[in-house]
Amino acid sequence: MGANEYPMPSTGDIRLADVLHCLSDPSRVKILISLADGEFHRKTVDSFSLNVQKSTMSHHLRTMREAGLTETRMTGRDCDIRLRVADLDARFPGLIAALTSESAVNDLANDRS
Amino acid sequence: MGANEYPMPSTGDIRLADVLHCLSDPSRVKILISLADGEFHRKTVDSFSLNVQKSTMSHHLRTMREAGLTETRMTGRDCDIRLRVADLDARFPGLIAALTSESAVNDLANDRS
DNA sequence: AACATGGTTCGATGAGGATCGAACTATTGT
DNA sequence: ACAATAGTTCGATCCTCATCGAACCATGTT
Repeated sequence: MGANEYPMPSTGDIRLADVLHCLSDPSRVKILISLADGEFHRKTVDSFSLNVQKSTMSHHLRTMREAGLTETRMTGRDCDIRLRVADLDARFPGLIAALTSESAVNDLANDRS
Repeated sequence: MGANEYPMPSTGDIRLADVLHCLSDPSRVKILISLADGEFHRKTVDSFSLNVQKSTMSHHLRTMREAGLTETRMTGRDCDIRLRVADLDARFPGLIAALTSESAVNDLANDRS
């Protein structure tokens, strides 16, 4: 087995276009906000209360990882996921802070969708 | 003639989802960065060096205006456009600053597309 | 070994949207 | 009045992508 089955771009290779494209889907913004603390979270189908099938959830998390937003760590049968807060702040200072600020969270909460 | 032919949402009605969806297109991010100074800029087909037809340009600018990113002012046959820096910063503090920061501009410049 | 479980991958489907050219509107200039 | 110019709107086309279900894979459990 390889060292890490879940490849992600190095900090310097994170592209703004990829990040913004990734966040054009509201589901992924929700996930981002749920992971705002930068800690590892258990990844389940019903994590982040998205009401989607597990294949869709897998797709979203893969998209986020490949854009450089998250890191995925496999622990046996499960896996944990984490927002790359420090890397992202180094690459695009202030961006994640703004996207996970109170205003952003409130706005997302008021969404009818 | 009406007061303003170019409606835009009021500050409080700017939605994060709309802003992020709007910026999922790299062309619009380029426009955003070109307007970072918050001043009015003359809007032409070849403003912002995008290499698109005028109908496409019109589409992008309409999308940005409707998302609350820009304000359009008509002056006779031409029109001028401006980034709503203050409104956006009031609504989502730090977001525009991060998106128009040096890191963001450099990243966009390195884009091969 | 057999089974259950957590996730990924694949193929199909459907919706959204970027792009263009052409037609249209309105303003300026002659 | 006529022509030129700046932008918008419309319809068509094409491509991307979110979503799902089914098949698959790997790990854990009995």
